[in-house]
Amino acid sequence: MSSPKQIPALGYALLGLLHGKPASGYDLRKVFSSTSMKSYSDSPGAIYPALGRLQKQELIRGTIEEGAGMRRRQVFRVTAKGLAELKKWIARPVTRDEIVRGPQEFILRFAFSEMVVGSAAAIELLHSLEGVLQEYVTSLNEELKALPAMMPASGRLAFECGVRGNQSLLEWTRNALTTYEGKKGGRS
Amino acid sequence: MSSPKQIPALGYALLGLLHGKPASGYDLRKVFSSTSMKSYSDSPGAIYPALGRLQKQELIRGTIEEGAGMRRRQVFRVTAKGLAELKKWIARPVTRDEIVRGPQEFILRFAFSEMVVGSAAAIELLHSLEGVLQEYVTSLNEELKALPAMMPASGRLAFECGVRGNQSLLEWTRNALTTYEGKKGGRS
DNA sequence: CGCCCCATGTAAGACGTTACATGATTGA
DNA sequence: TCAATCATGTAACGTCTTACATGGGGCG
Repeated sequence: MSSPKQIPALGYALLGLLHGKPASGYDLRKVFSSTSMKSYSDSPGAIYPALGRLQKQELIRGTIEEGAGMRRRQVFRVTAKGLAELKKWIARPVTRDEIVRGPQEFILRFAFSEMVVGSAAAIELLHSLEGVLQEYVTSLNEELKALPAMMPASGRLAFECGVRGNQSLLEWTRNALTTYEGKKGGRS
Repeated sequence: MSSPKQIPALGYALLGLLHGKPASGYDLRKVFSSTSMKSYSDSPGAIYPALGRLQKQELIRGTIEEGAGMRRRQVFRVTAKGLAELKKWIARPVTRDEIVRGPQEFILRFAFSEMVVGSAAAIELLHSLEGVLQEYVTSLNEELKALPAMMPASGRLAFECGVRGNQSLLEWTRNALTTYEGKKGGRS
């Protein structure tokens, strides 16, 4: 029914995984609990309602599989509408706010990007991130210099930790770009 | 009244800031919106209820200041009970789960550590983090090697991003330790 | 036969977001 | 006097967490 709502990160994670391979709620839970996507919840109280919402918005469709000697399970697939939504989310330019909140959502977008929007768009995403990070790191460094000298060492170090983390992310971005641009190709 | 509940990160952030300096809800909002603690919410709908909860748990106490030519404002102070709770939170050892979820909460703990529990305990905190990170980075590297070769490049790069981020955090930790241990001192 | 894993869900409660509401004071 | 800022809150809504509930199937 109603589609133009904003979807939480978990919803996009599910959408992206289902785009890779149709799966049941239980399968998806296992992905979250067993692989390194542990920052997302693997609890049934999060997954099943989220799948229900996506289905109500017609972004995925579930079909119940039931055979002799098989347990009943519902397998979800991404619809055309869902794929469009996923593409929109992945390809949108990186904003500063997105990075300030933490890189997790960006990482998720990028992880899916090649499969969903192709490597050209993935490279664009990286360029977008690079631009945002350059400015952000610069302004963080300025803030750092402006920090009061009387501040406790742990406060200053904590701030530095944030700066370094973003610097390291920027290096990763550039490294990823050279990796990628070395071997062009893939689909658009 | 009821104290042995678990406090969300925002609550500890408020507790830590108030320990540094008594302040009103509005002051605290400004800290979140103007400084680099932007990962925490600066919305009144988050701050004021959070302050209310802390006060109900007797971790802070608010006194209304009202003078001629002054706006009415309520200034909060950390109580003895609140300080104890803050210390407990800061000094507790780092767990792997805490790091998997992201370093933000640890950074917050560490930022306050020197002022609240002294530099000796701050150093202990860093050692605790170092241990956890060593193991975690090692296991991430093993996972990385075990990743299927047919994986799309963006997926592998996304994973590498996580590894690098934690490696960079580990370097920061060691750097912070040498910085700290160079100039001992501070209280307890 | 009993236990554990598969597989799905629901219910209660806590928390944050967004938006709205109120009123006093400062400055143009 | 009108707008912006100070300062405090409330209400509705959505989402996540934790815990509970249910049943079939494989295995010892």
